[in-house]
Amino acid sequence: MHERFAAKRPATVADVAAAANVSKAAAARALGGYGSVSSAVKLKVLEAARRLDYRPNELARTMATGRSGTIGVIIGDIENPFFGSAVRGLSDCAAQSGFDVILSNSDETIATERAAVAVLLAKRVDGLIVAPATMHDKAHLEDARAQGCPLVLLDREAPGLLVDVAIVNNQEAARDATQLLILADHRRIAYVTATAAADVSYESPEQIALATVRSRITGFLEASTLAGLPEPGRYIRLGANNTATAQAIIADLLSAPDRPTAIVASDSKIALEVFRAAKGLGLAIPRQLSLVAFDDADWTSVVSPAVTVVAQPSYQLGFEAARMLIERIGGTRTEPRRCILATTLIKRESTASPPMRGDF
Amino acid sequence: MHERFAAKRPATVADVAAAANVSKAAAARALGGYGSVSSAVKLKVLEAARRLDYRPNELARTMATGRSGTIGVIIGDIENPFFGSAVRGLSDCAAQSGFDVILSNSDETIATERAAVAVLLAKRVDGLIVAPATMHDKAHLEDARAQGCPLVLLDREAPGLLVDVAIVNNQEAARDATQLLILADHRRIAYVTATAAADVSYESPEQIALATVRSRITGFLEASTLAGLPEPGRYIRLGANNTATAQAIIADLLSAPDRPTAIVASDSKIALEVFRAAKGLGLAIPRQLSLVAFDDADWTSVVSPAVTVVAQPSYQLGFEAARMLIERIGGTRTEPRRCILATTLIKRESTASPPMRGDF
DNA sequence: TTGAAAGCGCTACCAC
DNA sequence: GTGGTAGCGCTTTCAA
Repeated sequence: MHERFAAKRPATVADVAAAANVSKAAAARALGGYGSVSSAVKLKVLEAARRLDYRPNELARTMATGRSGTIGVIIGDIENPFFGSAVRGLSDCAAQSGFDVILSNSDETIATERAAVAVLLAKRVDGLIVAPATMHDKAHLEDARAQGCPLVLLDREAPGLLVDVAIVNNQEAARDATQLLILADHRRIAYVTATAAADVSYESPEQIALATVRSRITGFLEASTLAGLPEPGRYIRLGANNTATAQAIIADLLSAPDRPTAIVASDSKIALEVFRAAKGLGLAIPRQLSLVAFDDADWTSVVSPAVTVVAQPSYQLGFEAARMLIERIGGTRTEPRRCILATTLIKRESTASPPMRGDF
Repeated sequence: MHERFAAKRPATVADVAAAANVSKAAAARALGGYGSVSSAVKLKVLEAARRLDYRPNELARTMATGRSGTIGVIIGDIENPFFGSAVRGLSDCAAQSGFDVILSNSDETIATERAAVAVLLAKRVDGLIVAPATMHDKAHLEDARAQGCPLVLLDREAPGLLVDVAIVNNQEAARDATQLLILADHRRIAYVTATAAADVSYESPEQIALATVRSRITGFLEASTLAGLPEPGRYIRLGANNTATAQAIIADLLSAPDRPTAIVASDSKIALEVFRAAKGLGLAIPRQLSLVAFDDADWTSVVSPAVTVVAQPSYQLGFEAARMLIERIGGTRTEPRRCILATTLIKRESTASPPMRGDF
């Protein structure tokens, strides 16, 4: 351990050039693999580089070229399996094209999201993938574009923002899921979702700032209305953002006298709490309570009964978002595209007809 | 939409200086908040900056100062909930100190890991957090340090690498879990783990390149040997890296005539497959098969029976790793530290005594 | 307090 | 094919 000054100054192009007895420009060309160099020079330079353990400084390269080889990603929460998988997808796609990913959590908070955009822009990422926390506040996204930074929206649209998006058809997915329940004769169907909301009860679409949530509720209401269900919005519950509030909301819902006979859970975490609550209250699924959940979380196919789910192609969503972004970075200036991936309604064992027919 | 050239060149310090009628140096000082500037100048500069929508270029700043405000993170797979949570923890900690996180997946592959280190070093990250894919190949980690880049190991040690680590005591955790089973009179206990291996059967510790896996197997064997179990290694199965192989391994294990009466699953994904297999084979848990799993995945407490688990503090692991790293970046040159966090054995319903006593 | 100028490490342009 | 040189946008001496 006598190497107290282990951290010696890394070798630069200039060092290599000197060691190889060529000009800086020649060395740079040999090292960077551009322009033209005689093979003799190239050999000398590469040899010197190896000897000096030369590593290019990406930063300097970025400053000179304007390209960083990095894409910035802003999502709500990496702990959410949906985003975990989406990030994996976009990382894989980015890696294939030689891009790195710099990741930020917005905590579904607009202030944090705004700050993250600023930082990533300052770091001169080549492009941005964002799952916006709200569809309203989009000035920061607009000026990313204004600064010439390509942008792709992931999972969530922001109406009026003319950029590429990778999404699913949430309205249709929610409608189909609800219809499955309606076809089984359910007439009291609840919809439980996480989303920032002043109150847990539902008033109107304007109340909802998250594009996905709004679309799903629209789909849910569409199916309900079509089937002539009375007051279709009365069983919609917002704000199930964490375990505790989700539990409270579900308990409240299930202990009411005219409790719903079926629940649509807007994500797997909520579904888990429905499962737990049903167990606790002694309600048998699906005999006394039907359940359909968004996201095909790994556990849903293993529990008894296995949960009927709306599977979302989260990995592909991320992958496609990255693909579109990288294409943009490549320079193609075309119309904004909407990549809409299909969801799959996987029928399993958690849905059946309600216990008492002719209830009304 | 007449702004076809929306992407106009962003304002620089020079632009601001010109607009404010001061020198570049003065503007830079006002903007960067260092050195000394008269409040008159400061005001003019800040006003001009606002008018021109000036945003500092972090890259240029990094080139000049040598600090990037970014830490690089290399993990096996962000889709793994354990890492998802760890990344969340380290992101949160990093954000608190104003650092950004640039994330790479190694796919548990040494070549990819090596490449990732090179890239992150080239991007001049201020420090590195790595969950090394193997304890053997550590040259790339060593020369990160040699280049003066602080390094912290996450979840997995690499013997001989004298750097900070944030880990749990896997050996102890596995020993305790195994002993729980032994105390319940199990004598045929299997250990199923994911890890790169030529063969699924276990020969010796040297075969295992992943620090965590090796420690856990050591703990498992320790408890087994202590209890005088015959051939304690015979039910160890390696290579359960994905759903398909995990299923095959478990099916093989459970359909043998002298099948184990208990299984220790090395992660929640494997536990899920054990659950699935037991269901498929008609084996009742815990009556006919006991199960203990590493990682307190959300579903483990909801299924019937609820799964006994070794809970790992994954979020904290990430958080502490980042904390130590940032301290290092701060400059404190001290001895390498080992941050060892406690696991918790959570007893639930998936463990009981084996069906037939006096079996041997 | 202020301004001029020298880098940071690389690319890219332009003569030779 | 090769070498000089002017930037990229910022920080940081150093004199004034």
